[in-house]
Amino acid sequence: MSTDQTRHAILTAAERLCADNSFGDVTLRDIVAAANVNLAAINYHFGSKDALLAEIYIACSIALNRERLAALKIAEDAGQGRARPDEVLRALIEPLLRGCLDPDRQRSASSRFMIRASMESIPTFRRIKNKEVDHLRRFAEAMKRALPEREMADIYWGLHFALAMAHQTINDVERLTKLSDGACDLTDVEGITERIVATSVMTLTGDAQTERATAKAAARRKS
Amino acid sequence: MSTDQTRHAILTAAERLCADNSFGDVTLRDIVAAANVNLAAINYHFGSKDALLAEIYIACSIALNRERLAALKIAEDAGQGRARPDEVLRALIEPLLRGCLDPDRQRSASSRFMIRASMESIPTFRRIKNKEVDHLRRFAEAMKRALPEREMADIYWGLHFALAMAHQTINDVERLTKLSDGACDLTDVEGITERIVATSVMTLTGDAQTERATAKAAARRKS
DNA sequence: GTCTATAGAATGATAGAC
DNA sequence: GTCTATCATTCTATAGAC
Repeated sequence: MSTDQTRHAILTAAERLCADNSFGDVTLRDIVAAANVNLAAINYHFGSKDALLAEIYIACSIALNRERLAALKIAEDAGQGRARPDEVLRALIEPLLRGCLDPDRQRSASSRFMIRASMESIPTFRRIKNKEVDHLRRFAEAMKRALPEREMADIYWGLHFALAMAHQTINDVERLTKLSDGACDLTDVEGITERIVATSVMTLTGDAQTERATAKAAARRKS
Repeated sequence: MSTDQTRHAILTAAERLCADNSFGDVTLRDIVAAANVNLAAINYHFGSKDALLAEIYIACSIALNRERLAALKIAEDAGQGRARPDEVLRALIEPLLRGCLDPDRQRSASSRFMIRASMESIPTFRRIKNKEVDHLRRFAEAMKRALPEREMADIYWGLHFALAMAHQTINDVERLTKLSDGACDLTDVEGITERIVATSVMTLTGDAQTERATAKAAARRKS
């Protein structure tokens, strides 16, 4: 088995195992068993368990960001540098939703690894996660170009809520399926995406409406 | 030190430690050090680490559910058994938001423990988590009474999204603060609650509107 | 009930032969 | 580069003195 084969086998096995279990629960012995390589190979090729996880995280992160930015670029090019709000949102949330929920899951392990990584707080990842903020900022800027009259804080909240809905839908697949007794179809990626996009667009564009609702709710609350 | 004192010290210390660290990272030695009790005391009083965590989880869960249902009851009583949609949502999401984000955090550890527990997937917790579905169902029923014309699937999605936004806002406090450079005030519990409630109410009540937006977005997408 | 002491198992990492 | 063998550590859990 060549060097690259061993490296690749380890990366693939670790990615898949960590997509389904918490990082702490996945041991080096689990990984080498799944990859069919020797225990010492991990430390030889990657140095440590954390370094291995970091390499996977970076690879998945780059792939996800590339996919998102490609979709954003298409939307911006189509609008002469000014994408529609719904297209900005779709570019942000659809890749992960498709990767995690699409039945013919091609990028499944990679996407679920990212979801898992967003929950675990490994010190090694903190530095990498700061890059994620820069990535999000590009979507905030695109949304600001789409909605120039909107304040940045509202745009940040809108993007954050869209991500939150996508993210938690992936995490709570089981609960939502059980709660709705199957009425909510968690395999309908297109439908879910449009539901989240529609909600987010309403919040982002319905300025007067939202503010009125917010104010009214606050007023009611005090009474 | 009396029995109850030791038990209570362990529960408090474990709750606080697990609110800030993943369950796997919190060791029995960490807990006894924080509680100032002996290592063997945990197994004597609780039987095992998992049993201790389960007891904390159940206690926190009961407290949270009680708080939510009390708010729901007030809203339903005020409306002769039919609460307003925004009040149903507020009863659902405000307790956790306040517990986790309010500066004068009284129930902070308990609330953050619940957030943490919702991410960790300990086998022992699966049985308990099924109870959570029953709890959510009561809010779905209350929302159905508030919006009888709405289909149950839409109601489930609406409650799920509201919870998702609240939940992820708590989890992503750091990222959102950094992204917005302080423009999003993560200590303003009332403002955050109203933002989430307004968004969820729009999605839940703007039936024709939402459907039009969803259809339009889908149509645009295909073109 | 509380303590000390330790059993028993699992982990990440490495040294050294091939 | 790959393997075996093993180190050093850490953990939960428990037995038994007090």
